[in-house]
Amino acid sequence: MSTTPEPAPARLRTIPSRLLAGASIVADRLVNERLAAEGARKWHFAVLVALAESGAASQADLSRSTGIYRSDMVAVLNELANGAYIRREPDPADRRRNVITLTPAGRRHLERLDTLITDAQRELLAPLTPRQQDELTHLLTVLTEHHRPQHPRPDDAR
Amino acid sequence: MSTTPEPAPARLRTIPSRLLAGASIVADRLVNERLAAEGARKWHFAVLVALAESGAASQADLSRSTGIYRSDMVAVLNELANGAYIRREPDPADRRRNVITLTPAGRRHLERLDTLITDAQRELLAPLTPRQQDELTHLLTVLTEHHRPQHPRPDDAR
DNA sequence: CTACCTTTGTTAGTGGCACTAACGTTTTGC
DNA sequence: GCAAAACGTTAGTGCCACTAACAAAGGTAG
Repeated sequence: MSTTPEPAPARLRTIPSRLLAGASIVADRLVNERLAAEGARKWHFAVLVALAESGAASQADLSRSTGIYRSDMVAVLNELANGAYIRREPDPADRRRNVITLTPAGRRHLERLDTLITDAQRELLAPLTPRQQDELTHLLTVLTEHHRPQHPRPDDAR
Repeated sequence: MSTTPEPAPARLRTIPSRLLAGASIVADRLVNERLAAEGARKWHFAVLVALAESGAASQADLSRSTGIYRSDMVAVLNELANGAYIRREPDPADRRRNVITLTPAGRRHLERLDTLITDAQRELLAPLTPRQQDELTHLLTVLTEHHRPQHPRPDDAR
């Protein structure tokens, strides 16, 4: 008796939620492996992209556009500020808010991360044809758009 | 100035690894919502399925067939044993191992969980046509099969 | 038979992420 | 002017992926 490979039961292998979880783990691993070289995490990238694309924003704005919770945003911005990739200063026009600004160093950092992220996506999708890659992206978009919280709650949402 | 909806940057919305993460979160939420009614977690279901499909097995076997780490399996089996869904007894033929056996109560529990899981999959895939559902499953299968650890390491793997 | 390597179950611990709750402060809507 | 909402922040929970190490047992080679 050799070591039986002990394959996954067929019933388990075909469950969509399990397949999604598995694929997501693989994807995160590929992304994180690369980002580790820059000491970054995926949220860093998301915040930098949001800032580059829409300009200066409040923390709550960034929270909504990246999907990170307001409460978790604090730490992410602390880390980005430690690297001098962003500036965080009170908004004179609305003293509840901070204005988050991308610095030149932040823009360069974003370019590095962007390359790494793009590489990771390429490796992730390597087993699929370009046609299939587009199809997968499309299906996932439809899926997530459909299951989106429609009525944002008053305060502590997202 | 009303509350700007603050949409996600286009650059972020199209990144496959982000789409996968988002879809996986949605899927897990749908599954967990339902399993909560039975006080169960998704790992419970996976272990019960493996036992039902392949019969009694050691913890290491179950670990390999479900994808749960050996170290995490301990707690899962404790929980299942608390509900009397499984029996865990030393293997007389190999005194390192425990033989895990599905009880009649466990089989009934599995049937209940199976219904819940199936319902969750249905709701998850609702926005897709049957054709698209198959396509998504296929693409995810190709993806995860391709990115699978090929050479299982000696001891502390998986 | 003995020395070595592997497997097994287990404990402990880490780190990331999703998510909730509560707070003091400030702004907005009626 | 007052109540409701938004903002930044702190604290904490729970799940999960993953690592490290250990003792006990089994397999293998010489």
